[in-house]
Amino acid sequence: MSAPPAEDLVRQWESEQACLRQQVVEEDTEDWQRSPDFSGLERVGGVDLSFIKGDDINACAQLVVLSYPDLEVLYEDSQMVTLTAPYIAGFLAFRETPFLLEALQRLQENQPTLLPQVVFVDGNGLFHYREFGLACHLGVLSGLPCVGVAKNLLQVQGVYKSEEHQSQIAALQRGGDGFPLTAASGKVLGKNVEKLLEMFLSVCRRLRSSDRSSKPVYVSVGHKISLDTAVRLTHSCCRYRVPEPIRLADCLSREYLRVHFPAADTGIKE
DNA sequence: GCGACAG
DNA sequence: ATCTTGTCGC
Repeated sequence: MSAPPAEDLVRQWESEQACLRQQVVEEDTEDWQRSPDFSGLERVGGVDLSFIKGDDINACAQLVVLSYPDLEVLYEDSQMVTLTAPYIAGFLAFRETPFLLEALQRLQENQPTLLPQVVFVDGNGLFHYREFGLACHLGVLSGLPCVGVAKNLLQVQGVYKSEEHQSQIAALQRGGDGFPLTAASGKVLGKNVEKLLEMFLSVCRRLRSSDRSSKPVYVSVGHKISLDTAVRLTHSCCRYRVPEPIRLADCLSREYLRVHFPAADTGIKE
């Protein structure tokens, strides 16, 4: 029988990524992005999905919009969704994007004035095997500027957790410090490798107190924003390690699951 | 066979 | 993503 659906699926997804990849805008397109203090920027968004433990089908899709620069919640939307696509490394977007887009569309319909001017995405943007991670995918399909922030290093060709990489991390001192992650040239990347895949690793810091070290996060361009601006904006949205829009989206979606699906596993007695 | 594998 | 409380450190 038609045994491996995965193989055909992956091929189809790869070509879809290649197609959409051409639509990514890797530069600043908004006025506020050029401003030293981002004047003109009033709303930053964050999206995330949280799952019920032991269930990788049902999840809570979360969108949150915060004011800038105060980072206070202006809008939040939690919605239970049923995922159909499997998680395959390099194809996260096919699993999550549809539901994140739906959330943005609900906002567009109900309170268009609250649409975020930029969206932080939990995952990579151009820092991806084919330069088209979740943040690019959501950016292109929504048309909104997007920033990818990953908590773990994806080992894209040429970028590995080498000793040198580790020492570079150790050398980071203050919040906002970073260094570029440059991929080796290769067939997948083709041209302009040095420019296309120049990622920065940055450390976030606590808002006021002295900088405290922590695991770095990996920032990359999603859509309609330059890497420079993406890193600078990410840093300015950090109170903790992960930028507030993403952190709150994560907290709110988890809280939603706690409230609506109390102890779905443990047999809680009466 | 071994390691890697965003979320 | 999720499995997991307290604990050590600044």
